[in-house]
Amino acid sequence: MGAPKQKWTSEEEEALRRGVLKHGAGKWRTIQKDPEFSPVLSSRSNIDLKDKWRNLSFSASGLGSRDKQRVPRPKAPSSSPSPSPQLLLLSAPNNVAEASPPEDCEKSPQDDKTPSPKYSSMILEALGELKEPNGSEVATICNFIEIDKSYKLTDSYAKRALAPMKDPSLKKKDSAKSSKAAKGLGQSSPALDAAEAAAMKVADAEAKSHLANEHMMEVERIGKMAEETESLLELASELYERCSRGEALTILQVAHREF
DNA sequence: ATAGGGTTAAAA
DNA sequence: TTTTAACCCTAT
Repeated sequence: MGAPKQKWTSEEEEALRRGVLKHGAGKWRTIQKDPEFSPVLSSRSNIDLKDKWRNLSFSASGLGSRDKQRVPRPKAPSSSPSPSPQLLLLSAPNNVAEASPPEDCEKSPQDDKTPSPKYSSMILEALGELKEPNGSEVATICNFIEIDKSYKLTDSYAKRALAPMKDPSLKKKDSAKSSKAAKGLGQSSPALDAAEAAAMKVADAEAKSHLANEHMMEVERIGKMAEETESLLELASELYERCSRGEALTILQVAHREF
């Protein structure tokens, strides 16, 4: 009758997140046995890991106006539908592209369910599934696509996003900004400017959310966010180019329709 | 061993 | 009170 409730610490939560990112969701025993997470999660069982991950996912997924309560309350709602429109950080420049296939003209339309592995769709799906109030990190999105969707990314987006995370000998945030210019993705193009602005905007939004909503959750996460800004720039650039071509198209429409 | 459902304690 | 999170039980 001792333990009232053993709340999860930030260390344990972070360990769980990393464990899931490394081994994948579902391998709770493997994560718990992992020598890196064992010392932190020694007091937690595989079931605890699963439950905690479920709570985290549900908290991130529920968000705002999904289900009022778990039970269909018989009481009449006091006329408060609370629509809560979805907020999108992505903003298409000014392209008007309808639902037209990217560039395939000889591909046979086998089924409409899995038309083509479009990045925008998967990213949107990941965002819709995760739906974190603070915004999903690019690494999380990549991992979601690779793990939950069992889709292997041909590009090395995930690797690029995870590379700085695995390498402990990486610099801190102050190098992020200069990195962008020094990186020199190619040449000075409007895409770079917009992508950089978007990246900064996302970072600022995340930081604000963290500070405004509650106390800072984890200092490590903020630092990681700064590191991933670099990777985010590349992803944003890619997205911008695709948007400009009209390939991403219905981002707003899809978001509006909801999944 | 994992996924899901259900219960209970604590916080808002 | 409602909501959230840790805990517990059971079926696969």
